Amino acid sequence: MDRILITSAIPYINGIKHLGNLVGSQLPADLYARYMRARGHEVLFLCATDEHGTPAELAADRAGKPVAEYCAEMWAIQKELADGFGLSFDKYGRSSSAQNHRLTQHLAGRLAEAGLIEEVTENQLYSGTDGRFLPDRYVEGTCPECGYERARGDQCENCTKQLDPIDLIEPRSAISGSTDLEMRETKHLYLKQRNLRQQLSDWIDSKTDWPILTTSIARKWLDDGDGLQDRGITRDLDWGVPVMRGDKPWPGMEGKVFYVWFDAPIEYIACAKEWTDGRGAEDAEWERWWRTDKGADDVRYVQFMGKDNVPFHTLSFPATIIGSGEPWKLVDYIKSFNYLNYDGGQFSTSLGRGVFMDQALDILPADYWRWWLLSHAPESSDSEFTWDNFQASVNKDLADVLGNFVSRVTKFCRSRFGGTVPSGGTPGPGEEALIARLEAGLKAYETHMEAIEIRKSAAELRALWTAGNEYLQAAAPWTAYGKDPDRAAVAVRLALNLIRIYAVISAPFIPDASARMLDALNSSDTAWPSEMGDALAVLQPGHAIEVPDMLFRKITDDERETWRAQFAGTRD
RNA sequence: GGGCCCGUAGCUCAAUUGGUUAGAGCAGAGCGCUCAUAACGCUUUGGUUGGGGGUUCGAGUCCCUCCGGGCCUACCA
Repeated sequence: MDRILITSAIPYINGIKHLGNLVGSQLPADLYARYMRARGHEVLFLCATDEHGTPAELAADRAGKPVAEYCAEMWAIQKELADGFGLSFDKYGRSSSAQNHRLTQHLAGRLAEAGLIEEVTENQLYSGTDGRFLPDRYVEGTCPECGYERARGDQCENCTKQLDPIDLIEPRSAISGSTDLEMRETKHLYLKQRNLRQQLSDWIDSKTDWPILTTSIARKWLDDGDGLQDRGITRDLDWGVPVMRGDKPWPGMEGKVFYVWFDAPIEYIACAKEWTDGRGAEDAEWERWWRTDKGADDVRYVQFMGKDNVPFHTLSFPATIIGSGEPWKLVDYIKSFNYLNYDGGQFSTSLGRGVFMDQALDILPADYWRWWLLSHAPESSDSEFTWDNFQASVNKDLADVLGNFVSRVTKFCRSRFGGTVPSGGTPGPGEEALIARLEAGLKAYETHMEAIEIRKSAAELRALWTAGNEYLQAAAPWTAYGKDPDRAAVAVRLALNLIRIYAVISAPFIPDASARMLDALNSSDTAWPSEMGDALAVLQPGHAIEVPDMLFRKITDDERETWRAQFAGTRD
């Protein structure tokens, strides 16, 4: 049995996440976690909300609430939606937790002791009306190059020219529109990543099995221009982890907080402590996952994230870990994703474009979404959600191939064998061929799942479902029933057992439907079908089964058109 | 501007890292079956691999160039 630590990129707190966010980290992470648990491995699967930073403060302002209250409410909403999608986190933590505060401050202190922190005084634009320093993106004005009036302080979206906020003509706050901006001096801490460049570079080079998307982004940051740059790790904000040097004050840094990207990945660790603290368990229990001096040596740590997160996970966070000089677990494998687009454009949280997690669950159960999203995961390039494709895939794969198989087998069993697993007969060449087919397919499925090749896994799983229909067609128990009841009995007995196997191997993708399949079979046996012959004999003759309610219904053309129209604009 | 990724059948994607005649699923066409959610099975039509040039015995794969899409470019997260 292996031990596998899995983290999903932690979703930002400022609103409900859309399906693109979901498929970019949390959902594939859940698939992997469920699969590894099903294979008997010990899994710790962690996620949390990422709560700090300017956008959280602004979102709270808009909601007219104190930021702490806003975040607490949004955490509860995101937690409920995660549960709704069946995301099987062992702990859904918060980056604002006391555990993360302490650990972030501790690691900053360690980095300072190691000489890896530098204090830098710099000038930054301050808005009197807003009462805050403005990040470059929050300054708007007229582009000096092209005259575009809504250019941002970091870049003009019209002519793509990179800008400095002071270049803008008539700069104003993007938050309030105020123009009382002034340059103010402010002091910040920088993490001296340059000092760790060679170590990080060697470490990345050693990861030859990582997706090219992951390593190419890391290499770009390591090698571009003057190479890896030092990074500011503090901000002038109210909401965040107060800058402290361990448990001591940090002179000159009063009133400042750590940069959200400094504390957010640390929450992966702190979340594990939240996990044990919440149950009154010993620290040793979480430390055996995270401390290589306390049992984490044999842990395989896998992270899931969208491509925009890669630099922070390949460089900044490892720099924090390595620089601390403490024996924290480093990531072993990073699975990164491209973006899912929505019907010809991008999903957008700020514009409210696309389908959001709450809306998705309002119109269909989680399994429909899980199946489509995972079987179309944007692994090799950006992919696109369209209602036509969604309807076609769900109807064909889930309703026709899998759902109908369960239906035809259980109903036939009910009408001809009184709803019990029939006895009699012995397997013949047809059954032997099926077993060989299933063994080969299952092996391919396992290989793909272990390599986290998600679309290939889904395709192989679907092929295994199809094999059941092929077998049934060839065995034709409805024909055999009249002249050779034993032949029919063999086929139905096998097909019923096949449903149990489908339930077990499909559970990582469609956990709710899998549970309903097992319910219908009156079975709680979730043993992985490592020996196919044995697995096809789990349900013994005489065992009573039921016909389940329709496993997956079809999406009608009317529904498709209704939803297409309903989600064509932006949410309020 | 720079860097990276992508472009394969009407649609969604493969192609053992340069090796036979580029494969699946969906959609389309035909046949079969009647247990089943108008479902299932079998057969089958679709390709100048974005354009052009080059290297090679051999290129979807490597190089150059052009076109198109996307991401990043360090103070959004």
